[in-house]
Amino acid sequence: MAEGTVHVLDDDEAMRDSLAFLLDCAGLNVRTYESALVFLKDLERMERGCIVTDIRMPGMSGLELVERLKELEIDDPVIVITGHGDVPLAVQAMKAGVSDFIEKPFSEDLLLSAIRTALARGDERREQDEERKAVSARIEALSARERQVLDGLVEGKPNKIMAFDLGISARTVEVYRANLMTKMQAQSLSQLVRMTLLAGRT
Amino acid sequence: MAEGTVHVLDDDEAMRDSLAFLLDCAGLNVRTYESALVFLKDLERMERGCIVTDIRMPGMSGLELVERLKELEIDDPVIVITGHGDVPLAVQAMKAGVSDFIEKPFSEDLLLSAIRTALARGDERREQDEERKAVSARIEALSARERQVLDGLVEGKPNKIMAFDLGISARTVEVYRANLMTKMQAQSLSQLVRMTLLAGRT
DNA sequence: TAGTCCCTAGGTATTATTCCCTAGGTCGAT
DNA sequence: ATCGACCTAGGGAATAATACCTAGGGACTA
Repeated sequence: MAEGTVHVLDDDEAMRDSLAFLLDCAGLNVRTYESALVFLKDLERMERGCIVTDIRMPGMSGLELVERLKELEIDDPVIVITGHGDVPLAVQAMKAGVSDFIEKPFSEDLLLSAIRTALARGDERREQDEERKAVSARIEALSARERQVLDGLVEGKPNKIMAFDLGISARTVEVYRANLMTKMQAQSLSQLVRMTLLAGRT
Repeated sequence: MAEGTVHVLDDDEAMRDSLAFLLDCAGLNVRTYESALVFLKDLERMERGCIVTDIRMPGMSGLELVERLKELEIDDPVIVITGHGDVPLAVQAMKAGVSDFIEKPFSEDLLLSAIRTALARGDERREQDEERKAVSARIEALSARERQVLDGLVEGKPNKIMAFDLGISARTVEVYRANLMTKMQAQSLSQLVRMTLLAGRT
């Protein structure tokens, strides 16, 4: 019974197999990849979970992978394991936002607990993130005028002021405002403000 | 000319002096402390900035200090420097939220750049935080009823619904609502919602 | 060319909110 | 015992928002 999916990236087949065995025994759903590039190739259609990766790999390093995932807005937690780690590298990885950084050889319990923490964190983040992305998508779908009115609303401007600012009639502002509420699926001004803040529009 | 204050904590006097000299030359305002306990003692009346601390110190370790600062809601960035660092310790420190973790002997440039980053980050955080704390204080100053109405407003309820929920007249809700806006120094519902979200009330 | 989407805006009616006024009861502190 | 703060609530008037109706012009696409 799988309680989460762990994507294991390592160029060493023996290591992959041993990790896969360990994680499988722990009831985790495991997938292995021999390089970051192979992993990235079919990233789209794989289930979310967490990622366990070596740092030194041919083609793309673990840290480069982390950066690439950030660009792709995939924010599954990443656990780095490495045989050639030093303190500066660990610090750099942590600054890049990895969930954990573990040296080989590692204790099995340590890795498993790191994975469970990462999976839990990933679940939390995904929940927030789905909502955030849904709201962002709705904002993107707004017309230019609607977005201007949205901005005005969030700033607390009454319709009259927005009408003046935009050089249109108050009536027309009302139209955009109503459309806005529908498109954003907001039942109240409060919800609308909450949504926009959640979506990160200052 | 001081562009920021750096609090240096180290039990080794020679190290304190050399750090103080280095940072002073870099135009930074420096204060030194021989232990975390001495530092914490007059934390209240010292200016904010960033903290550079050793890990191994008698009385209280650098990581314990970080935890203590978290409890005290002092979130000045902390840079850890250590002569006895290993990867697990570095990872633990980064997880605890320290800004940087540097091994002795360190390059002066590395430390200075870490300090500048930390100071900048601290300034940003403080700005947000002051606002957040001001809003929280205003919320604390509200009466019980006013807070209930605030919650209702943030949830998007119209006055009538709140009146029903609270078992009072709509008129009375209006009174609380008006008081609320005054006490919270909000000019609009949007601002009010923004404030409460900023203050972290979900 | 017909359809669709966006921007525009008027009318009318209802409901919600805001601002002015009033005023009574309770509770704790000075 | 008086004062202040809180909770309560009514009337009246103005302003704002919402919900329904209408409709024309411009741009892009199938």
